[in-house]
Amino acid sequence: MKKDISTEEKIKQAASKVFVKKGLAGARMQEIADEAGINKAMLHYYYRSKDKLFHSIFMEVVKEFTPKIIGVLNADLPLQKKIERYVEEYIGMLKNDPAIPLFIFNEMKNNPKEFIEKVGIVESGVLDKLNDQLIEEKRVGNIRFISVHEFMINLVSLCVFPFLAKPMFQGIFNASDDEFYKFMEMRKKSIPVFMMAAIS
Amino acid sequence: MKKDISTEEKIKQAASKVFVKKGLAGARMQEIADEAGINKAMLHYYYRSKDKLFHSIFMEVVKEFTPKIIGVLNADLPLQKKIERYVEEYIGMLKNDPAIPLFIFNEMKNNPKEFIEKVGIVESGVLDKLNDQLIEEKRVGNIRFISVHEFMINLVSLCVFPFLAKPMFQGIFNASDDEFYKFMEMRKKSIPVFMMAAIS
DNA sequence: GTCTATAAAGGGATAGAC
DNA sequence: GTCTATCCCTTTATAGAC
Repeated sequence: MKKDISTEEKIKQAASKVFVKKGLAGARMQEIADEAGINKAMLHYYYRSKDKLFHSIFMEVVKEFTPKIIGVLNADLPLQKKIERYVEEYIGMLKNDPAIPLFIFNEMKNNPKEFIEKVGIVESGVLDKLNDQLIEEKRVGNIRFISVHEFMINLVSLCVFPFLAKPMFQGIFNASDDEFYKFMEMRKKSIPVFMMAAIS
Repeated sequence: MKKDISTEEKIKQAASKVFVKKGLAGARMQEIADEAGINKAMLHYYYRSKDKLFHSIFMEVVKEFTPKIIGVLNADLPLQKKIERYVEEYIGMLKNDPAIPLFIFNEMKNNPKEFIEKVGIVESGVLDKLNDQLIEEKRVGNIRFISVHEFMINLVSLCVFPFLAKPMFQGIFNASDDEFYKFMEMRKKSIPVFMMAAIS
C-alpha cells in the first residue's frame, strides 16, 4: 500500500480486494486491515460495521462495472462492429478483474431486493437502440429474427461464463492462467463470428 | 423433515440445502441442525467437523451433477439431436436446482486443487466422440470448423449462464420465478437453433 | 486520526447424562 | 444415538489513551 494515499482510500482498495476474493461471509476485518496496512479499529472508525463497509464496496464495484457493459450498446455502429467492440471490451475488462462476475452474482443472490432498489434498474431504455437495430437488420434481410433479450443474454453468456467457470475450466484442461487468457483472447475473435453466424 | 428417514439422511438433506444456499463460510451449523430437526451435537457425531460435513456434501453434489452433464455427449445421435437432447436435459435439471452452478463454481474457486484431486479430471476421453463427430460433420460439409472446446464452452455457457445471473436477470427485467422459467423453457428450443446456425 | 486493549457476541466443538 | 449444557476460540465492535 502506498503511503501517499488517504487512509480511506487504502481501506477501499483493501476491502475491495478481500471482499471480491472471499465474499462477505468469508472475509475477515483483520485481513482487510492487514491488507490496508492499518488496524481494525480504523475500519470501524470510517465505516461503522462490516456490513456497511461491504455494502459501500459492493455498490462501488457494481457502479464501476455496469456502465462499461452497456456503453457500446448505444454506439452508432453497424451490428457486426458493435458485437466485435462489445466482446473486445468486455473480455478485456474481465481479464483485468476475472473475479468480479462471481462476486456480483453471489452477493446479488444473497440480497436481491436491496440490489434492485439501490443499484436501480439499468434504465429500461438501454436496449431500445439495439432493439431497433435488430429489427432493421431483420427487415433488410441481413439477419433472422431474434429478440433483443435473447441476443443480449447469449452475447453476455459467451463472454462471461468462461470467467465464472475459470477454476473448473483450468482444472479439467489442466490449463495455467496464461493458457486460459490466451484462450479468452482467441474468443475475442471467435465469439463475434459465432454470434453473426448464429443470427444470419 | 420426515420421521421415517435416518438421521444421517436428514443431515445430508439439510446440509445440502443450507450449504448450497449459503456456501461454506456463510452456512451455520445451527441452521443445518434446525433444518434437519435435530441438534448441533448430532452433526458432530456423524461428521466430526463443519469442514468434513461440507466436503462430504460437496462431493455428493458434484458427483450427482456432473455425470448427467456428459452422458448425452457420448450417445449415438446425429449432432443436431444431440444438441437438442443436451440442452433439454441440462436446462431441465437446472430448473430443479437453479442454485447448484453458483455453488459449485464458488467452492471450486475457494479450493481449486482439492477439487481437481478429489473429483478427478473428467476423464480426458469424454470429448473424443464428440470431437470425431464435429470433424466428420465438417468433412462432409454440414458445419464449418469449430474446436470441440469452443463448441462445448459455448453450449454450456448458453444453458448455464442465465441460472448464474438469475437474480440479476429477474431484477433488471422485473421477472418472477415463473417468468424466468418460462424464458428458460423457450431457450430449450432457441439454443439448439442458435447453436446449429452458428456452426453451419 | 490512529493506536492498544478489551468487551461482547458468535459459532464450532466437546463432555457427559440418559 | 440423542440430548443439554458448556467450553473456548474466533471475530466483530467499542473504550479510551495519545
